[in-house]
Amino acid sequence: MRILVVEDEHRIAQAVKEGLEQESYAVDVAYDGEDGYNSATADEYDLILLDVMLPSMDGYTVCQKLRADGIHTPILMLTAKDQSRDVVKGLDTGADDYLAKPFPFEVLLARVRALLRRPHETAREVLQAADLTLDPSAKSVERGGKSIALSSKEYALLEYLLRNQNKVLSKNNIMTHVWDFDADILPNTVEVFIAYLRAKVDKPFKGPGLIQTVRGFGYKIGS
Amino acid sequence: MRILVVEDEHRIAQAVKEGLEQESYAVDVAYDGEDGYNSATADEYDLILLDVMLPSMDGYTVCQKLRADGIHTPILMLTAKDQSRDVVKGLDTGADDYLAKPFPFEVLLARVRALLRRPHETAREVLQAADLTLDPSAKSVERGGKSIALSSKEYALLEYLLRNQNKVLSKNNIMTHVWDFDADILPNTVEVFIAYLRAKVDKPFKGPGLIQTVRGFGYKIGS
DNA sequence: TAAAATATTTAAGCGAACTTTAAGCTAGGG
DNA sequence: CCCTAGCTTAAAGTTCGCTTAAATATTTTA
Repeated sequence: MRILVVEDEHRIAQAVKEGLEQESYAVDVAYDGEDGYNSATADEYDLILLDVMLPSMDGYTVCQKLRADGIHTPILMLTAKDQSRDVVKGLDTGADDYLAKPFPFEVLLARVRALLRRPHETAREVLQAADLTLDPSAKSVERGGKSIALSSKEYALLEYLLRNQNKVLSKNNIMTHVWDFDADILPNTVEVFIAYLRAKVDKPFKGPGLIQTVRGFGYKIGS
Repeated sequence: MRILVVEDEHRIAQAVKEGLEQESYAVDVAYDGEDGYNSATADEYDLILLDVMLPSMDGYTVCQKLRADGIHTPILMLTAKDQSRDVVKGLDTGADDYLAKPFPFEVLLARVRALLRRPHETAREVLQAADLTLDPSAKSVERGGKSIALSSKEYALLEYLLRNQNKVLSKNNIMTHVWDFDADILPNTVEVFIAYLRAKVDKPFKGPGLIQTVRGFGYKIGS
């Protein structure tokens, strides 16, 4: 198994490299974002450890660009602080997991094993309903060939609806899945975001909208 | 899969419980360490979510005692902050993974799945009587291929009848099961809703209706 | 770093859909 | 043929979801 470590602090990079090599992984190191991106595109890795704070190109950008290139190698992001916002941002850009520094090496190993154990998709996944498509790796949405710009919450909501096509999702269900589990919002917030989504996804197009209200139960996308 | 959540903040415990239940895990909650320990030893769980900060016995101690008892159920520890020391301590006492609060619900789900090593899938259940079908996840009802639109009470009533096929359900029984426990309604309300249902589910179709009155006792669906 | 632009969340009002009640009517069983 | 359980109808009451707008956060730009 071949692992790429993108980390600018040499001391850490070295320690991680040695530790992983002791577990008989093959490890390459890149010391800045640009370099990391190039290595990741040039070679085929089974896993990428990606620091967020990097010279020349930050981790989020590297991740985003790799996913946009159709590279689906599992990415484990290393964040300096464990701030929920950073985590969300990391996962939004396509990372598979994250780990807050500093971490015990055993934890890193556990995460690495978990990600490598996981069978990962090679095919590009695209969610679709009628003529609406959503590409999770590119975070892009199109309808009838026209690209649609969504905010991150709007996007998250649409993705959740699409991943549960034909299922009716209650506002509560949506609240716990699309917002942080302890987010303190009202059901009305969901209604408002549904309205925003409809304005962008349904209104500008002919025919009955794709996003359906199921009164008393919630919302549904699909037939 | 049965999961035990040990967490003293009720709001969080509730949110986690509901979220996991929506993924069709069976979830029990304990609100302090002592309680959590007792539940964990009394029942067989497939996974334990264990908060560190707990009244009466902290998470480390619970974990340690469980391991000492020879209970090897995977434990996912929830720490308030991502302090390396806490994490090490947690893993030292026998936890399998940890997660720093607050976290997006999807991250919790990912960890839970990883620990249970279970690909996520939900089998679709469909209730049926003659040519009438009801799909709980889509909240949809069809008869003879034709879709039928029901209000939420109508739907709840039909679902209850279908889940108790061939059983006669008294108006009182229906009142307590379909309406809120403390709802203050008259038996006549049930009659009215039975009529609404019949108008949508039976009248437009040939033959004797599926919803039968059992005079003096109640209603029944099925043969 | 302040200002401006965006994004998110809350709040209130309205109209439509749904629920419940009440009263008179129908019909089954003795 | 009477009595009562069940049915029907329509009006009153309630809830739900949509909209709009204003209040907060957050991110970007200058």
